[in-house]
Amino acid sequence: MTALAHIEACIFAALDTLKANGTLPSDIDTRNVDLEPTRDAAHGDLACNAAMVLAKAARRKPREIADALVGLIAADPMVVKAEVAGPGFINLTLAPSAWQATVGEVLGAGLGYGRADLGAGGKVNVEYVSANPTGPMHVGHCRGAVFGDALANLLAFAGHDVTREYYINDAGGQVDVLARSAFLRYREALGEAIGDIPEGLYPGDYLKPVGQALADAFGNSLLGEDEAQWLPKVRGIAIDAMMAMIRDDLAALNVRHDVFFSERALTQGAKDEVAETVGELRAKGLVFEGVLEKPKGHDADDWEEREQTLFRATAFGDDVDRALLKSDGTYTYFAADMAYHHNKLARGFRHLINVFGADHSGYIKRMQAAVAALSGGEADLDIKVCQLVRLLRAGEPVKMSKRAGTFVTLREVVDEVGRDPVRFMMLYRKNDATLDFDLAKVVEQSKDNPVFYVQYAHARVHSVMRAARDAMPHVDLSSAAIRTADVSCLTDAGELELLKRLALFPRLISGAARVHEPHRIAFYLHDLAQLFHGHWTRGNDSPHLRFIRPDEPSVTLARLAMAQSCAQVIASGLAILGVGAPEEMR
RNA sequence: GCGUCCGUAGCUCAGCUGGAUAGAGCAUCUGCCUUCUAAGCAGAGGGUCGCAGGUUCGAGUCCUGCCGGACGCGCCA
Repeated sequence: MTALAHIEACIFAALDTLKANGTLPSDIDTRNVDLEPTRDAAHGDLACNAAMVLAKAARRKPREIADALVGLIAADPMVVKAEVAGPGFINLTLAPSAWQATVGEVLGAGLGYGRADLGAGGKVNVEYVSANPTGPMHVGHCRGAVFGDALANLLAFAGHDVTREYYINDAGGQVDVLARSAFLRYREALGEAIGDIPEGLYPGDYLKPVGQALADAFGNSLLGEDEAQWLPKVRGIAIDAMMAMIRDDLAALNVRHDVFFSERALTQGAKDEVAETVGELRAKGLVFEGVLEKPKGHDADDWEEREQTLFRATAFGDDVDRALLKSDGTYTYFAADMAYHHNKLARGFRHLINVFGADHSGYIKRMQAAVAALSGGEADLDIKVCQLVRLLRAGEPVKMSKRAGTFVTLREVVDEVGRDPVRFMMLYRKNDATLDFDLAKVVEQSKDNPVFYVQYAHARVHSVMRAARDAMPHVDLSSAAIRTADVSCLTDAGELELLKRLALFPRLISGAARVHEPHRIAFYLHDLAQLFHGHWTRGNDSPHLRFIRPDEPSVTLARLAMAQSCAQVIASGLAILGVGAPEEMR
């Protein structure tokens, strides 16, 4: 148990005592009681807000409650100082041994240090990327892909049973356009001069290999067929090719999924799941025939009022009711997406997370309405919106036009700057803030670039390990020896600061996982690396602070244990972000 | 017109489900390599947390209204 967890338990035990002796009402709500690290060292190591939070309900002054709590908490051997400060904070200072024990916690648990059991193994479904299978992924997809992947890693680390999904939009008009575009490339592959790609078709060269593959597979036999005959064949092959390309791109980013779920399969499987879902909602009285108002805000010349089949989304917080059928009688995209989420629920998921791009933020309410309706309020859907990425090169925006085929692909960016910098930079920002991504700076490998800063801290630990083995060949520096080192000599302020930060890692994990914010890991790692570099350099002026003390093997061992603890926490944090932890940076 | 998100140092951004004197990086300035990797460190300057109210022991954080920016709003996907 970490020092933090111990003190927290101690506080709640004290609260129970106060409830038992009548100082506090026995039914008082203690959910807002929090123990947090102090920002100012003058306030000790940890501060607790219990007295202020409980004062009102207990009808007592904060300081009265605080004094009573302090009396009980101060008895704990781990606490060397407990005092009431300010409006009623309880400031605690812990014995160095409490922080030193962190080393044993970290090295003892190995890469499991910081794991939580938030979900009690409960199932969580995280859907991310879900890019249309009509072309290569562009940089816009990159952020959502990395974010979703890291979030899934984080939730798994925090004790959830995570399924990572990609929804393939392979049923709409766009994949028919893809098929027609590929068919043109097929004719080209057979020697026909196709000229410019007509407006409305996908112009990119990436379809040329598909055209060639079609020519190889079918010869010229498709040329004599009607579109109705060749389109399904071409479409299937083209979608498969696009998905293969997308999977390759994702693999280059180290992004993976457990399930690739086909929209088309919803209606073409053994049963029509879309019809089933709509039927179920109809049975609940949530489907009706109605007329929608003309939407505002832009030209809707071709708008005609007509009665259509609607889902009563407004009953679940959406702004308007949503259409389920198009005028041609086929289902809308939304109807299929409802069926997809119905399918997720049927597979037992009660916690759903979708990662959207900013351009889909208008879709949030209706999806949450859908899940609420389909699950009868039993399931929750959190939607994380990733804001746009502005791609720059040396401060200048990179011009992109999908129409002209000049958009920058995800693959180009990964190839240019590398996987780790891309991933780290995408996560070194809150998901709902826009992000400037400068290709020139990210490759610079300078202090402009936090990923190298963090990786460097990790590499330095391994460097010092190598140097220690050279400097002290006769001392047992095995991992077993380090793990069991006597760390009571780690009393320097810089050392204690590092140990405290390491002790906060489990708290960070559970906090980040609870609010679905992987970027917190990135910032924590940067902070930890900062403390580490600072302590390292202090050894320049003060040789007695160096990790390697040839005259003092036991001190060396303790410091190496601390360094290893830092490296290990950095490695597990980076693993959650999907970023490598190199042992040297050369 | 409506909805969502954003507005914090010159720039890019953190601020941990409301906590104490608002932080980091970059940029600027001053120092530190005969040394475990200087891809590093120490220090300085830099703020009306968009504006105005409200909620309470306490607001950058929550509520309301404005201002400014981004995105979205039809049977597209």
